Amino acid sequence: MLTSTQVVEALSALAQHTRLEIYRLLVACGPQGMAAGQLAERLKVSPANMSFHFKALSHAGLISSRQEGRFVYYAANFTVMNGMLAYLTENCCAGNLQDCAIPSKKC
Amino acid sequence: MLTSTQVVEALSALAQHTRLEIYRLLVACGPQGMAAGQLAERLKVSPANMSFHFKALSHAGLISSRQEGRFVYYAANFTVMNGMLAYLTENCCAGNLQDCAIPSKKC
DNA sequence: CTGTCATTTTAATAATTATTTAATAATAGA
DNA sequence: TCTATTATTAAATAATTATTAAAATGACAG
Repeated sequence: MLTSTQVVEALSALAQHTRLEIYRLLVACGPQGMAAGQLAERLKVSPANMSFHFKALSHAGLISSRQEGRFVYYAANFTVMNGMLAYLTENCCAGNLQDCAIPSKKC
Repeated sequence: MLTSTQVVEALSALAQHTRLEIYRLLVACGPQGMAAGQLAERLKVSPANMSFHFKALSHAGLISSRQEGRFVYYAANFTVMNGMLAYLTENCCAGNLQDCAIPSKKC
């Protein structure tokens, strides 16, 4: 179960064009991930700027990295994303986010 | 289907403590929503600051408002949230976000 | 070791965002 | 109409964030 702060951090990490594209590419790549430089070339972003964004995504727990030779491979980390989705959808019709007719008593 | 820009805007709207709490409270309230002042009191945030945050959430399409007498009621809008979740989870095992063993050919 | 490639870090700048206070708008009731 | 209530807007400030260029680190091949 994620804390509110962890969820805000994950959302902040994804709330930026370049980082959202990085994450989506890594999701599509699966566990093997992709090398930093390859991602940079693919997204036409400078390596320095990519590092900055990798850091934000890593710190939020959304991606992880492994060194392989001279390359650093990044891969999507699904647990934080799943926790984030759970946090956003809970409290509404058992997590089914839709215009439900059973409002809680909290209001 | 949401554009990348719409998704970034929705994520940005939720990537802030007060707004995340506003949204979650409204999700729990269902379609009837809650009055602006009631939300402000509940979250211990000044009305002016709340208006600022309501605007961000509204502009992202995450909430909508209706006037009722002197009160303005806000309610969660589920379509943008659902579009956002779809955008985040697509490209991975038919939208099932998990550590899947079938990486796409994109890498 | 030395040089090269891949990536990260640092420093500087530009741009965006959150919060507060004060002022304004809209509605309802005396 | 006058006043109180509810909410929004505007202006000012403080804080955070993204980008660029330059320098530094780390890994490997020769």
